[in-house]
Amino acid sequence: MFEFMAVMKALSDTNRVRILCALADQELCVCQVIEMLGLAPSTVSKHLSVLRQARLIDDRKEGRWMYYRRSATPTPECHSMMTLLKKSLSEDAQVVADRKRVEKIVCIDKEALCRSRSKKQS
Amino acid sequence: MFEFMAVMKALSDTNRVRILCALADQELCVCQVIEMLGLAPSTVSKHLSVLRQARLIDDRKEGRWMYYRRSATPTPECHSMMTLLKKSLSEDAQVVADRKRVEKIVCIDKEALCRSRSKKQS
DNA sequence: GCTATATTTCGCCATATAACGAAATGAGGT
DNA sequence: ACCTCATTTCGTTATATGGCGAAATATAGC
Repeated sequence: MFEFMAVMKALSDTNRVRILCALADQELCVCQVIEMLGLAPSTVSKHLSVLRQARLIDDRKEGRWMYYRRSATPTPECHSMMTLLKKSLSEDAQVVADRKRVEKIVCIDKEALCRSRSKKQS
Repeated sequence: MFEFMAVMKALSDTNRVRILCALADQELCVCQVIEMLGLAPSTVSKHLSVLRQARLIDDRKEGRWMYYRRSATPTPECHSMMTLLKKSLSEDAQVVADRKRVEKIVCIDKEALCRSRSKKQS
């Protein structure tokens, strides 16, 4: 029950569902997810941590960058949920908009992407 | 997205999942659900309302009693979730214990069941 | 119509959670 | 060793949620 509830709680937040839909298609860097959602880095990091603890996503470190993607070895629950997510939300307005946005984001150089955020804050 | 999130939020609470598992097998009266969970009537009523609004369950009024059961015309999301629930939790310790408890509860006369709760409060 | 009672609604309180900014962590480059 | 910077952790705050009891609602039986 505990593991099942962890998956359900992870999916009970809109931003986490948006992240999951984006990661269903491709691997993304934290800074790219931040850009997609328009939330603070600490907030996004927390969301990713919740998804990881529910075993919905995997992480991979490469230098200073942290990459996340859908779990390669999902539990049965996670696998079913990813299938349902795709079936239910692949045409959803928000998810489609996110997908378009991510298409542009992945074209931007990651260094430039992170730097632009530093500038915004100053 | 809104409807999908309603279903996920409905399933993000342990007590609601327990209710749903119980209603997967059979129709139950509110007082029987109250007895199964050991929570206040108002709390259980709220949980049932959340599940109903997510279209996971149907209600039916008969005299003073209100009956709830799994939705007969579920949305695709709800249908998938009920299937997953059954697959993931049918052997869960809590769900099995609840099932046993409900087996006894349904044998008790409903009038007596509700009256016993009134006594407890006095 | 009045009473009894099953359920819901309302108001309240305690806890959980999402958001942020600041500080800490960790890895590359100098 | 030091600096830079991507990410995480921590501390705080505002809001959301789950729980209860009391009051309101609705229905059966008198």
